[in-house]
Formats: sequence, structure tokens, C-alpha cells
Amino acid sequence: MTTMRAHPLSILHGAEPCASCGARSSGVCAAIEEKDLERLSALAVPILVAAGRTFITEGEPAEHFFTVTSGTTKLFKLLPDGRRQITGFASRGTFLGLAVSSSYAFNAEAVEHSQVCRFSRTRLRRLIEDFPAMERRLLDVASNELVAAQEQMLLLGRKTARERVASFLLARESGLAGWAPPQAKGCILLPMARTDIADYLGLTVETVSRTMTRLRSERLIEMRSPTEIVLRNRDGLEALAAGMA
Amino acid sequence: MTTMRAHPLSILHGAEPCASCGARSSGVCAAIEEKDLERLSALAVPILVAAGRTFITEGEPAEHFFTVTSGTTKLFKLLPDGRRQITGFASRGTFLGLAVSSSYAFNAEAVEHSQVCRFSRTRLRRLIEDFPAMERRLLDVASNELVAAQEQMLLLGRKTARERVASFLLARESGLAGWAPPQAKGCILLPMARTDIADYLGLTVETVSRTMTRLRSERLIEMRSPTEIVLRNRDGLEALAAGMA
DNA sequence: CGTGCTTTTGAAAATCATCAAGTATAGTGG
DNA sequence: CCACTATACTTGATGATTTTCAAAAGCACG
Repeated sequence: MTTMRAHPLSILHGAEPCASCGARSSGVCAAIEEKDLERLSALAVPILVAAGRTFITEGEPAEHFFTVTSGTTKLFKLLPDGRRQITGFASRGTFLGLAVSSSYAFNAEAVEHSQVCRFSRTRLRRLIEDFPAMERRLLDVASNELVAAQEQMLLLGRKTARERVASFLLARESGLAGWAPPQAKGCILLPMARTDIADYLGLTVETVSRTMTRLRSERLIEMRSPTEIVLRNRDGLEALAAGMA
Repeated sequence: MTTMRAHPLSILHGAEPCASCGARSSGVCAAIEEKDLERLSALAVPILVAAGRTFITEGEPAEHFFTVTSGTTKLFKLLPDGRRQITGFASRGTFLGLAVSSSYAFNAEAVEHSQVCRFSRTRLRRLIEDFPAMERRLLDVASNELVAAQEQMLLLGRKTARERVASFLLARESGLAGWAPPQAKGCILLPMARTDIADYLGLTVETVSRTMTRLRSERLIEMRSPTEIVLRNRDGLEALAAGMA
């Protein structure tokens, strides 16, 4: 069980983190205008998180907000016996820590070496009061996540293993849409392990593996490597994901 | 498949809906102070929704927000072949319609005769601009729902049938906590049908029924009627729901 | 007092999980 | 640089929880 204390691997020393931030234009920070960027920068603490490191632990006092500026992280909840449900993957531009209560309701761990920006909850709240646009932005973020969560509930509650995997692959592709690395269209990278995919889809590793093998044998996908997937028959996958197969 | 058009059964004619509203103190409307209540009232359109009536349809233009002021409603998503996932039950005080996009991402239907308040999206937005407290309140609502959604993902992805039913019953009880009808502590009412419970827990009706029968035979619960349940062994249920059984 | 719906119960079937082992991949140290 | 070890992924056989199919029992309503 991964219940290690959350603590940063290292803290970057940079003068103006926000201005040059890769996530500047996406996410919540986009609500801040150029001229006010300095105030935001003053609050932001850039942190490098090594792969596998937990940086938010369920139940601990929620003292910070985070935004992911590079890499991939996973958010998850645990049952006492170790069963795990990954509730989402967060990559560049994603805002974390919207929990209302005084303690976090989930864990967050880096899938690969990632960079996150840490904000003191109390100090950011003060900043938010000065920038109503940011609060609206936060509401948008929360609303979007709510919609995604409902979609995921449909997947977990009612879709078959094949449908889940197909949905996942398609979501991965469209998720990359905006700022994807220079790759052939239809080719996606899966930074997370099969176990993570399984825990995200409510399946076992074996079922995920078998299902992907089957999708490959049906020419719906191609597997260049375990982490590099090509969507070969997008229409077929979409029909599957929508539950029409 | 319940894909009937959303339309109100009838519109109540009352002078000051908000002041006398049962949900006044809970939910989003609590953000409005006494003196500004009139402005809110002017926007609120109270609507009676008959049991089984759909009042929000997925994909339709999201022109309104709603708050449930009495009764119980269910929110759900559908797959083309009719599979259904209920993402939540909304009763007194619950705010609906947080979808960001221009169209609803879910359906809402009354479980029992219910009253809801309808607000024009655009007009309410203007009101919100004048009352920052309301926006903060909306963010709180969204955050809370997000936490609940993550908990439900854990349930749907990783819990067994018994654990799901136990979790559901406990959530029902604590949900009623504040404004429960004058009932013996530990006794809960289930206004929704077994099918609804099944579609909420990602199970079939038969499994829900069997599971409840088993919980009864194990003296964890008592069933006065299909809709009236007594939690007989709360500790046992909580251990079960937490996955420790 | 039927008629229709909801709930419950039973038996068979199926999907997915578990257990087990083999293969591939990556990282490590000699 | 290569062998070695650890980890991740894949594949196979078996099994169990849950679904599906089927029907009886309970209730509500006309």
C-alpha cells in the first residue's frame, strides 16, 4: 500500500515561473492577465515530482492547490485492503485540489516524472478574491470534471471490458488533441502502466491486456509497443465505446 | 426507454416562491440574503414534476438551472441500447444543471412527485455577477459533488455487490440526516424503485434484491417493507461498506 | 377481484477475476 | 558491454460473482 508521506522531491529555483509556464495558456492560470502575472508567480512554487511519488495523500490537511505543468499524474482512492480506483489522470494544465473539506479526498501520484505548481490554499484564496475571473474559471473546471466523472460512472457501472478499453483509448487520443507531441494522427502514448489502466477502468491487469490483444487481433488497434497504440479503425472503436457493438 | 420530451406538468402560481421555499436555507439559494430575495424570486419558476416525468434531457440545449425543493429526482445517462447509469439522486436543496457546455450532459427525472425551481441560465448568470457569494456557493456545490462522484467511482469500480448496497443504505441515512422526516434513528425510506438502486450501483435488480435479502438474513438490516429499511447493525454495515468485511 | 407492476426467488450461463506461468523489457552492477 | 534481476506485460486454465432467463409472490390500482 502506497501510503508514504507526500513530500516534494525538489524545488526549482526560477525567477518567473508563471510567465514561462507550459500550462500558462491552459487551465486556471489562463484567467490571470499578463500584467497580474507577477502576483500569481509570487504564490506559485514549482515542484518536481519523481515517477511513483505521492504528492497528495487522502485524509491529510488540504493546505495546497496544485496545477500540473508537465508529465502525467494519477488521482486515486483506496480501500483498506488495497483495492484501488483511479479517478482520473491529470496532465499539463490540470488543476488539482478542489476538495471542499479541510482534508484531501484522494491521493495523487506521478505516473512519470512530472512538474507541478503548488499554491498555498489560503493565499490563493485571497488572490481569487481579487480576480473574479479566476473563480469563474474554477467553476468551469469543476463543472467539466463533473461531466467527465458522470461519463466515467457510466463506463464503470454499465460498460463491458471491451467498451471500457475502447472508451479509454479514444479519450486518450482526444485528450491529447490540443498539445499532442508531433505524432501521426491516431497514434497515442500511454505513459501509465497496465495496472493503472486497469484501476482506472475497474478491471484487472489481465483483462486489460487480453482485451487489448483482442482489439489488435480484430484490427481495431495496432500496438507498436505496450505504450504506443495506433487507432486503426476509429469508427469501429467509437461504435464499441458508445455501446453500439 | 424513457426519452420523452422534458416539459413541466404544471406551473405553480405563487407570489413569493423563494421566501417560503423549503430549500431556502440549504443549497445555493442560501447565498442570497433576505433583502435580495425578491430579485431571486423574480427569476424562480416553481414547477411540479410528476413521478416518472423527465425534466432534463441529455443533449438538449441547457437553457435552465434547477433546484429541487421537494421530492426526489434521479440523474442518469443512457447508452444507445438502453443501459442506464444513475449518477445521483437529487432531493431538497440540490442544485442541478452545472453542465458547462450549451447542452445538458445527463437526464433528470422525478422519482416521486417533486417540486423544482427553474431558473433561466442567462438571467441567473446576470444575478450571479451581482452576488459573488453565490458563485462561491456554486463552486462549493460543484466541489462537493466532485468528491461524491469520486467516491461513487470507487464503489462502481472496486466494490462488491454487498459493499455497494451497504454503502448505499448508509449514504441514504446520513443523507437524510439534517431534514429527515420524524423517524426512528436508523430507519430509512427508499423512494426509488429497486431498478433505480440497481442502475445507481451498477448492478441488476435481481442482485440488489438478493443482496438485501441476504443482509436481512444476516441481521444487518430489517425490511419493514421494500421501501422502509432499518439499519440493525450499523457497525457491521459500515465495515462492509468500507470494504473491511 | 382481476390486471399490471414491482419485488423476490431459482437455475443456468457468462463475463471477468484469480491463480499460475511464460515472455519481454528495463534498469543495475559486474 | 553484457549478464542478471526485477518488473511489466501477456497468455492460459480454472473459478466465482454477477448476469441472464424464467417464474412465482406481493401490492397497488382500477
